[in-house]
Amino acid sequence: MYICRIYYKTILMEELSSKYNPALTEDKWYEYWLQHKFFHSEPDSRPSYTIVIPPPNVTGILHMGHVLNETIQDVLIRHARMSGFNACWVPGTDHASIATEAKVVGRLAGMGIRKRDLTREEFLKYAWEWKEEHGGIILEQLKKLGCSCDWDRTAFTMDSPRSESVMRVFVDLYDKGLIYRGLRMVNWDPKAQTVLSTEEVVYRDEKSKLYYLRYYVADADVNPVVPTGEEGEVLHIDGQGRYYAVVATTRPETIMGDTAMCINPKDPKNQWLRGHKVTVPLVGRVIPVIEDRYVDIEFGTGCLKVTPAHDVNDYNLGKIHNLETIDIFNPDGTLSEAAGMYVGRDRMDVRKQIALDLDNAALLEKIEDYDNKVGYSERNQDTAVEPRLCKQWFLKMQHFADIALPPVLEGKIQFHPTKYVTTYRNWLENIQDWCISRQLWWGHRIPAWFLPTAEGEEEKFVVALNVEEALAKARKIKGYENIEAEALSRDEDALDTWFSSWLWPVSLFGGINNPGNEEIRYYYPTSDLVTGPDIIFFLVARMIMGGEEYMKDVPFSNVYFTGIVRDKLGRKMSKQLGNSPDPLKLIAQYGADAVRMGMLLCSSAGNDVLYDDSQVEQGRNFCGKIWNAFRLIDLWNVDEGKVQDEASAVAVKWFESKLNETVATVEDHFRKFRISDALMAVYKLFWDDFCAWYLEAVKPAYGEGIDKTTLARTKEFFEALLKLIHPVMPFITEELWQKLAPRKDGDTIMLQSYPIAGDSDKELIADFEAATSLVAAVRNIRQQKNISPREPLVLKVEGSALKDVEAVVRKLAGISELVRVDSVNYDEAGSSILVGTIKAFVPLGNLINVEEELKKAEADLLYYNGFLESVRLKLGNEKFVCGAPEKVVATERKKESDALATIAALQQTIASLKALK
RNA sequence: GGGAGCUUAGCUCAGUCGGUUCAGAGCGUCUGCCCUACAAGCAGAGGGUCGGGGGUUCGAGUCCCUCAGCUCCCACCA
Repeated sequence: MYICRIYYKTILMEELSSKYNPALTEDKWYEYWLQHKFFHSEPDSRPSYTIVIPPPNVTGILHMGHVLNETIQDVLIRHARMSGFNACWVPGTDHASIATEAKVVGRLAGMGIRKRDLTREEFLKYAWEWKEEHGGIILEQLKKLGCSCDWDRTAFTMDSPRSESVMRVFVDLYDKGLIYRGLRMVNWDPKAQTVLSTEEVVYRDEKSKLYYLRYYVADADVNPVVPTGEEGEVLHIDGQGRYYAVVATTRPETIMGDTAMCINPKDPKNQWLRGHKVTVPLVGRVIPVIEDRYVDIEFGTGCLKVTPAHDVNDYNLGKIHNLETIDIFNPDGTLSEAAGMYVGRDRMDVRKQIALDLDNAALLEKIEDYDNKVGYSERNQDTAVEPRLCKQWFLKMQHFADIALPPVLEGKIQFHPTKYVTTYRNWLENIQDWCISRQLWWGHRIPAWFLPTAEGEEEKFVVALNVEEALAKARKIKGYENIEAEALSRDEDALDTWFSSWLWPVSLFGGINNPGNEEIRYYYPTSDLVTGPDIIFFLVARMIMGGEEYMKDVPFSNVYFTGIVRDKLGRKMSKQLGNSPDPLKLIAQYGADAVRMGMLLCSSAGNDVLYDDSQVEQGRNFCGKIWNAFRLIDLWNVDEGKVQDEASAVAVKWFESKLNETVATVEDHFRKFRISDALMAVYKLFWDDFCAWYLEAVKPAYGEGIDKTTLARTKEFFEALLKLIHPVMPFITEELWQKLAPRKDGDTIMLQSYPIAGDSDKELIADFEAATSLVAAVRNIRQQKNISPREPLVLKVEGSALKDVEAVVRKLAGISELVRVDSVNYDEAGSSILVGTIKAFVPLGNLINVEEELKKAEADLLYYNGFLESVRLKLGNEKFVCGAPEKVVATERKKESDALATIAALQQTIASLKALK
């Protein structure tokens, strides 16, 4: 029988490699989980715990930022699933209109096809082809990471339920008067040739030039220039006695659109220009000098050229002063016919050219270096955004700000970390209307149909779910009673991508198309949203708006903001720098568990993550540790006749307490979304407490078996540890859980219940900790004195200290004889140990170096004397004794008495050491 | 220009209500070990005037003021 067992074990040992190989387990278990539909959720009697994925771009690929976000979501989901919740993590992708359309346009360009040569239908065919080819790659990558998404629910922001939701919402908001069409100064992306919302424009500091241009006074013959002679007056006269104004501009290429020059009425420098007209340089157009307090007297020369078509401020000035608006740009950023000059050339080229031409015409005073901010499309960082006046669709935002602010301020939605509440509030309190139309084809086409109108007549349109409804609505309009469908023309524009993702938590469960259905009632509101702070306005705020508007309730209770993943030098990860590792390669190299742990180790909520491979290595090492711990336990044979020894009994009692204590800590961390702290607590529990102390304490001597009780308890502990680790490292924990005991098909660790904290014996934990310090002290003596760990030592311990855990000390410190003494006998040669208030002594005979021991003891004495002094200073202070809580005073008194005892012992040691000299 | 945040060990960071021997953790470093679970490991050790200054308090890493440095967000000064 015994031989059989050994034989059996040998076979097993061969199967159980000495190193953990993630490649052999990960795909296997993921497949198993999928087969058994463990990720799938249906409404039932359990409470729901729901996360909707912030949908990544459909054609995107996994980067380190995703790894961080998705790992956190999976940890939360797996933890909830094991904690009795019906966990549902809904995956999906975003159609990302601008980004995807740009990619499709790029691909077509490679094929020699221009978008403008295609019809909308033709273009969309290509776009869908692209989506089918590249779409969803990222979802497959999430599977490699181990994400337990409910794949049966995979959605796409442009699939038909989501599209229908968007259409319904658009019509509804229009009917409520919240969507309007208006002529506004908007941000135009000349490359993508679409407008952008204010949020989609990112400003970059740029070194640019400030051009000082001459605007000659045009009406001097009929309206002579009269210097005022005021102090501070600045006149410009050229060699021929002609007066001119100097205008500073960063954009000389816009002078063709100038329709006025503006000065501050209070500016003494430019008083003489009042009431005059000036000539736009090169262009020759005569424009009035207007006055407005808007102009900064200190900037440049105090003269501002006003180009109402191409600058927001100028546009506003134009409105106030009734100025003409000359749009000199084509949609692609080239100069239009209206410019009259440089027609067809790119605005940036014209800027360079016009500077030369102005200089040649002696109209350029000077050029200065100037730092300013230039807006770029968030999606396209190489083409500057152009302010442009055009007619677009807008969503009135004040109403949404009003409904979205209270839940966050009142704490119905909690932000982690809380600092983002301020950011959120600030944005909502200064909200601007949301420009929701985009001049793109890839996206939800705006459900508005224009009616034929006479030349010059104001546009007429109807908003409806489909053309039939549109026709019905149109026919109700006076004069259009007999209109046919063919006469209606649908708006060409699409909606902003975020106009679909803001509905995501509602639309995923049919809350828009089928309000009040079973799923939306069960899953909504969802639990947590995990995302980066960069999309707090784009996504988080708007989801709250959408939820409040359509469900009259918050979309989620918690928002966990992750930081940005940077390299270890603190730089953002970017393709240009090449500092972004490919997550899939990392997974192949280290295993998904290691990558997940590596990401979590360094990520406290809201802080940027400085990623370094060493963290993933640490994750891999942890896998190795878990693996080997299992190998050890697996190796042990039960010795049926053996009775549990004292060291094992104590260790079992202690670890049980320690486990319970840590489980409570972990639960607390989870409640506070301190995921990396939870992980670290489990990591230390496993590595330090379980492996370094517990396993060593119960480990049978070489060649011996283990008693039945201890092995059973050890396996229990190991299983509890696997469960604790599982949310973070799903694969290795499943692998070992399956090996730990016989399992049936369909068994899985991911559906076991997460450990719940039981009672823990605080006193025992404290004693055990003291014992480990004592053991360390003995080991330290061994190292210093070069005594082998196998050479038995005698340990004298004063009083009955650590009696409960004595057996452990004996075993782990290699103590052959542990003697209890009333008072340590310092007459013999040895090394004294002081652990807290515990005094111990290791007799060493001639191994001892008296001089060294003396030095050590004297240093200790010095420290304790100083310590005693500071404690007594406190206790001597009447205000402290009266003012501080009793508990604090009591600890100080205990410190005093402990210090006194310690000092006495040290003095005794020193005396006896001196006697030995 | 407005707002938020950060500064604690070589690195990355915890430090909750102002009070335990509270100055911590992980990684790295140093020293000694291949001892049949694990060298991707074991054992042990060293390391900090808590950014500077001031204040409140019996007591400050923690609260207040101030200075310095860094980061991020928002904003229409050409």
